[in-house]
This record gives sequence, C-alpha cells and structure tokens, in this order.
Amino acid sequence: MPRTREQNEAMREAMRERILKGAVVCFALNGYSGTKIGQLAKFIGIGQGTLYNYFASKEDVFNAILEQATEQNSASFDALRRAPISAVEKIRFLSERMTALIHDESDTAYELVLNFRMGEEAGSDNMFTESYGDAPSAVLADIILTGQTEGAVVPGDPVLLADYYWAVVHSLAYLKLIHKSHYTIPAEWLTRLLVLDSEENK
Amino acid sequence: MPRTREQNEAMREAMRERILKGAVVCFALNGYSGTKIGQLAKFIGIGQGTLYNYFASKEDVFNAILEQATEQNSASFDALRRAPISAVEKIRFLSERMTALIHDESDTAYELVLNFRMGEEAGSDNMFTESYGDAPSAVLADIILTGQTEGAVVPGDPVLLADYYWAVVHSLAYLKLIHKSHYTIPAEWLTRLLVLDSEENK
Amino acid sequence: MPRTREQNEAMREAMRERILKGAVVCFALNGYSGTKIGQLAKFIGIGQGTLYNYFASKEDVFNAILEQATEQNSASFDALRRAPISAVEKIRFLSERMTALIHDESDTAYELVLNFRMGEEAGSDNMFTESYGDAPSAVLADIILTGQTEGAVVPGDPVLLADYYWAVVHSLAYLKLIHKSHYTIPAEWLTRLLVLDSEENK
Amino acid sequence: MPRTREQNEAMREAMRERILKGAVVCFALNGYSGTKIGQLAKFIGIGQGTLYNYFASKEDVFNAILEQATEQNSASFDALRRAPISAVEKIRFLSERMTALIHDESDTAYELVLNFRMGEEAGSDNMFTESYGDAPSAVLADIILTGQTEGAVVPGDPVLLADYYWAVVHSLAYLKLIHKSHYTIPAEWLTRLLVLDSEENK
DNA sequence: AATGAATGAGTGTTCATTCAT
DNA sequence: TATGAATGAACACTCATTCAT
Repeated sequence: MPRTREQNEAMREAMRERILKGAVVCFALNGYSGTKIGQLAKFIGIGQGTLYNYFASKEDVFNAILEQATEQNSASFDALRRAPISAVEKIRFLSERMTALIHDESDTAYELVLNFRMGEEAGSDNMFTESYGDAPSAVLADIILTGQTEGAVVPGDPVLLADYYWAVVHSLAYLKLIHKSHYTIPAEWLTRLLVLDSEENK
Repeated sequence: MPRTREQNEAMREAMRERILKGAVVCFALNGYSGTKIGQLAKFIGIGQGTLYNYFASKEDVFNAILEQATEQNSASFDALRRAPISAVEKIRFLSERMTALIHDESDTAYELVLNFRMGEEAGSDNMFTESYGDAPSAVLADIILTGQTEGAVVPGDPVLLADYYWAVVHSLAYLKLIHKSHYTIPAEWLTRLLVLDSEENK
Repeated sequence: MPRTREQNEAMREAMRERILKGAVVCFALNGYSGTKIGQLAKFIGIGQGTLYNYFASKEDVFNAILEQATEQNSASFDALRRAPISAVEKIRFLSERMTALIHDESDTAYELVLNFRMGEEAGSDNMFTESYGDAPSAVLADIILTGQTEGAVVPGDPVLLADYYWAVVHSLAYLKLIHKSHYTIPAEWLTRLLVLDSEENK
Repeated sequence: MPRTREQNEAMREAMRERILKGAVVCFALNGYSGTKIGQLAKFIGIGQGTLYNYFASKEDVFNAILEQATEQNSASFDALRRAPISAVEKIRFLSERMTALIHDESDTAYELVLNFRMGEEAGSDNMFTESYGDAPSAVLADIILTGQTEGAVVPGDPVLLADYYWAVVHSLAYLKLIHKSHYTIPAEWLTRLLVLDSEENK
C-alpha cells in the first residue's frame, strides 16, 4: 500500500531540511567550488542521487541556503528594529546574540561564514549585500543613525559603519569555525565598534 | 646573439612575478577551487602552458604566493617591533598603513583577502596562522601587551586581541576588494579596536 | 616556439571535420540517446575532452551535423532544379544518385539515416522537414508537379508524393546501413515510385 | 472478501496490456534509449514501481512488445498465405490493410515504427528481421515469387523486393506518426511497388 | 498490489596538466 | 621559451532499479 500524500510531503520536507543543514556546513567550510557533490552527500549521509530529487543542481542548493538565511533573518531583524529599547541597547543586544551564535557554532554561524565566501562564482554577482546582508545592513544603519543623534554611537556614514560591523561579525565567525579559535571574542568588543566608551554606555 | 645568462634569469624572474601578481588577484577574487588555470592564464595574458614553465602546479602557484607574502611581511613586522615609538603609536602606524594598502587596492590588500579564503582545500590544512598570519599576530600581541601595561590598550588576552585585529583588517580588505565598497574605512576605526578612547590617545 | 595562427586554425578545422564525420556514423547507427560520448570519442580515436574543445555539448555536435547536411544539400538541390532536363530525367537522375550514395555507404547515406532517427529528443521538435528535408522536399515537389503536367508522373498531391519519395529513400539507406542488407535496391525501383511505367519513360 | 484467482489474473493481464500499449507508443516516438522509465510510467499513468511488478526491466518491456507483435503477425500472415486468392490480390489486400492501420494510428502502426528504430542498442543485435520481420518478409517473398510467375509482379529478387516493401511500409508509418503527416498515402502506391501497371491489375 | 523516495552505476562535462610544435 | 591542442581523471548530473510503506 502506498504512503499517503501527507506522509510523502512530510518526508520530503524533512529530507530537504536535512540536506540544507549539511550543505550550509560544507559550503561554509569549503566554499562553493571547493564543495564536491559526492563529499556533500556523504557528509549528509545520503546517496548522490537523492540530492537531485530535491534540488536541480549544486547551484540550486546554494541558492536555497541563501534564500532560507534571508527569510529567517529578515523576520528577526524586523523584531529588533521595532523593539522599544535605545539604539545602544539594540547594538549591545545584537552583539551579544551574534557572539553567542558564533560561540555555539550554530547553523546561523555557518551561514555567516558562507556569506563571507560568497564572492565566489555561483552566479558571479557578488551576493553579499543582495541576498543575506541587505536587511541586516539596512536595519543596523537605521539603528546607528538613531544612536548617533543620541550621541552614543561613533560618528561616520551609518551605512558604511553597518557594513563594517557585519564584516567584522563575519570574520569572527570565520575565525571560530574555520580557524577553530578556541576563545570566543567577548560581545563588548563588537559593541565597541559602534558604541563610544563612556560611563553611561557601560 | 643569444642572451646572457643574467638577461635570461631576469626575464624569468620578471615573468614569475607577473604570474604571481595575477594569481593573487584571481585567488583572492575566486578562491582556490574557483580559480581555473585557463581563466588565470588569460587574466595574466599568457598561454596556459607558459604557466607550467614557471610553476609545477596550481598548488605550487598558490604556495608561492603565501611564501612571498610571509617573507615581505616578516621583514616589515620586524622593523615595526624594533621601532623606537610607543605601543599606541605602533598600533596607530600599523592601522594607517593597513588602511592605506586597502584603499590603494595594492597587491598586499589582495593577499589579505586571500588569507581569508584559505580555509579551502589546497593542502587541506588551515594555513591561516601557519603561513601568513604567524609573524604579524605574534608581533602585534607583543605590542598589545606593552600597550596594556602602559594603560592605553583595551584589556584582554593579547593573542586573542591580535587575532581579532587581523580578522577585522581582513574583513576590511574583503569589503573593499570583493564587496567593492566605495568608501574607505578610516584608520581610526582600526586603531580603536585596541586603543582606548581618551584624550591623550587622540 | 608556438604554432602560427594559420597552423592552429587548419588543425582545428581538420579536427572539427573529423569529429563530425565520426559523429554522423555513430548517431546514425545508435540514435541520439543511444550514442555515448565515450563511445563516440573512441570511435573517432580521440579523448573525450578533445570533443569538448570543439563542441559545447553532445547536442551541439548533433546540431552541427544537421546544419552541415542542410548546407551541402541545398546547394546540390538548387543545381538539380535548374538543370535543363525534363522532370522525368531529373527524377531518374536523383534516384540514381541516391541509390549510388547508399550503395557506397557514403557520409551522405549516414546523414539520410540520421534524418530518420531524428524524431528522438535533442530539441524535441521533429526536425525532419525543418532541417534537412525542407529544400529537397520542396524542389522535388516542384519537379513532380512539372512531371504531372507532362503526364509522366503518377497523379496525387506533389508535396505528399515528395515526402513519400524521401521517406522511401531514407528507409533504403536504413536498410543498407543498419540492416546491413547486402543487395542494393536498383535505382529504377525508386524512379518507379513517381514515374509511370510506359515505353517512353524507360 | 478476497478476489478470486481468476479476477486477480485478469487484473494483472489488463495492467500488463496497458503497460505494453503505452510502451509501444513511447518507444516508437523516442527510441529505446530515448525512453525514460519515469516518462513512460507517467505516460501510462502509473507509478514507476508498478512497472517493475509486471516486467523485470526496461529491456524486458521492450522484448515483450516485440514478442507480442511477432505473435499477432505470424497468425495473420499465415492466414494471408493460405488465402485462396491470387498473388496480386494478396498484395493489394496487404497494402490496404497496412494503409488502414497507419491511417488509424493503431497500435500496430506504432509497432511498425518501432521496428524502424530498433537498430539501437537493447541487446545490440539487430532485431529487425529476427523478431518482427521474419515471418512477414518470408510470406511476402513467397507471394511475390508466385506473382512473378503469373507475370503481374515486377521482376527482381523476391526477398529483396519483400524487404523493400516492408521498408516502405515502415517509412509510411514513420511519416504518419512521427512526422505527423496529415495526409494518408493511398494503398495503391504501396501496391504499385510490387505490381506492374496494367489494365488487368487495376 | 501500488507507490514514489532512495540509490549508485553510468553518462555528460570540466579542468589541471602534458606535449608537439 | 611560449603556445594552445589533447588528454583523462574527477566532477556534476541522470536514470534504471530497489524497497519500505
């Protein structure tokens, strides 16, 4: 007797997630070109063919990861923007969250690294800002601007500062996951990139 | 009339440099696996075969780049360590030099990016600290330690702080060269990573 | 010392022809899907990679064959149409030429067979008339029409008769090359498809 | 209440027929290699696995088609040979039957086409004469021989003439089913391949 | 019995490397 | 020495077949 359609769809969704989860790690560790399909399938623990029942191509897997990362993040960044706290508190909160994600070597941390390796081919455009980075960058720039009017954030172009902040977060993730640094950078270091040293900001 | 041996060797050396110069850019932009020999040769403006008259393999080219970067840097970092200036001044000098290199999109800047993409295969070891990073990291850790005793540098593990500083430098280079950011990050941002905000440090 | 550009181009053209020549035979014998690239390369006597220095894909090779066949034929059919002989003589001439080509197992004979196997995928449209067949079919229909007014050709829709004639030619080629029939059908049998039996037509 | 054994067997037989019916069309249209199991199953309207409950392999399906075609034909050709009519009448009858089958796009017509695509792999032997063609060819050669002694059939090697006749029939089927010709070739054209034009033969 | 997800052997294609010129 | 055509091992991808449900 065949499975019901519901059963099949659940199975498919589960497998899809499983593949994406493994692919994030592989792509982050080895880059796009450096990731071989055979290696990826083995890492996930499935046959090579199975992968192609879920994704049309290697590039398709890659794009699915980016899409997923974007979705997950745009929601959480929206929440951050709307939170009823001061700009500095937002930056501090963000820094703590990022530091924790990196420390725990979470999926999100791998996605962060992936974004740093994305200048590579796979569509040839630089997808850094386009895919993953846009929402976070824009939201953070907003927060920075607010913080600057409050006199608590370092002066400078908010967009550039935001890009800078994210670049640093990415390299910290890289340091942790690829360079296997044993220490974790304290959240304050991140916060300090944007927030001025002062009594009230401590 | 055949060329003298000196002429021949000079020509060989010139071509070798030319290849390395192109390769740094290609590897930095596309990663190791993402760089194809054909593409590299075309970028340099030579035939594919020519490349193999100077280097035994793709990996050999890659290693030559790392070696060259290490040599150039160990000399300049030795000089920095010995300079008769304060720790803070050294940090400020280093930051200005790095910012300038990145701004000018110099070869060294591409080497910085390259270091960030090196988790990729090419021998499978992580060459980050081993090759390029060791000397700079050690020297900077020394400087930081000195600065901390002088009370002008932020507290924390000097080695970790040094790694952090380099990670940020790398991401700035990445931002500029890959992300094609038009702005250039001011040197003070870098300096601020290590040096406390205070009147006398400005 | 590198080869001159002329040398290279001559080599390339020669190899291209060589590949096409082998490919016509393989595709004719095994069909499009039935032809494996490895088998084709071995048949030609080159490495698999070499093939891809000349054609972008298997399908590209296939299309190049069709194109080539079309070009070669449109010229020769133009000549036939303009020849200062009667319709019946043209049909007789055509039949003798086709029979000879098939008997000799010439390249053209393989192209004839290929046209018969072309309903297969490789673009999914039926390319029968579109590619190879259009010119021959149209020219022959003209000749038939003339012949009918002269009272020497069997009555019926000229276009249909022309298609019919070509279909038979194709199957004769098939019979000879694939079925390996030892006999060769006499040209008169072909002629008789269109020309009425009569004293003056003999 | 479980089904009786008879019911079960009837169901199995019905499904088997259904699969074969779809397979004939697919194989005829796309060739053996060009026919994918997935596509075939979808065309029939069953799951891929179901197919393997009835046939051991793709090749098994293919062979079953040939076998079925052979069986059906050997019976009908036996009848033709024994029919108490003249050779010319037999040829005329055969031609009318074939033309009708093709016009109706019957299963048999698809089998005719299939025979023309069989030079393809699927066991690598040419199955043209072996499977389907043998009986018809032999019977027809007999009829031709008789007709020749009666002076009503064109002279020439009867076996070759028979092969020729079948080749033409095949190409007509091809023209109709693959080339999607709208017209149907008149039976007389077929008859004329073998029967001389004369008053009494009309 | 029927299904479609899973599989790996096999196929098409790429690319680092070799080599004749 | 410089070149780019030739190569085959390695890679991305397909598809006939298996199997749990």
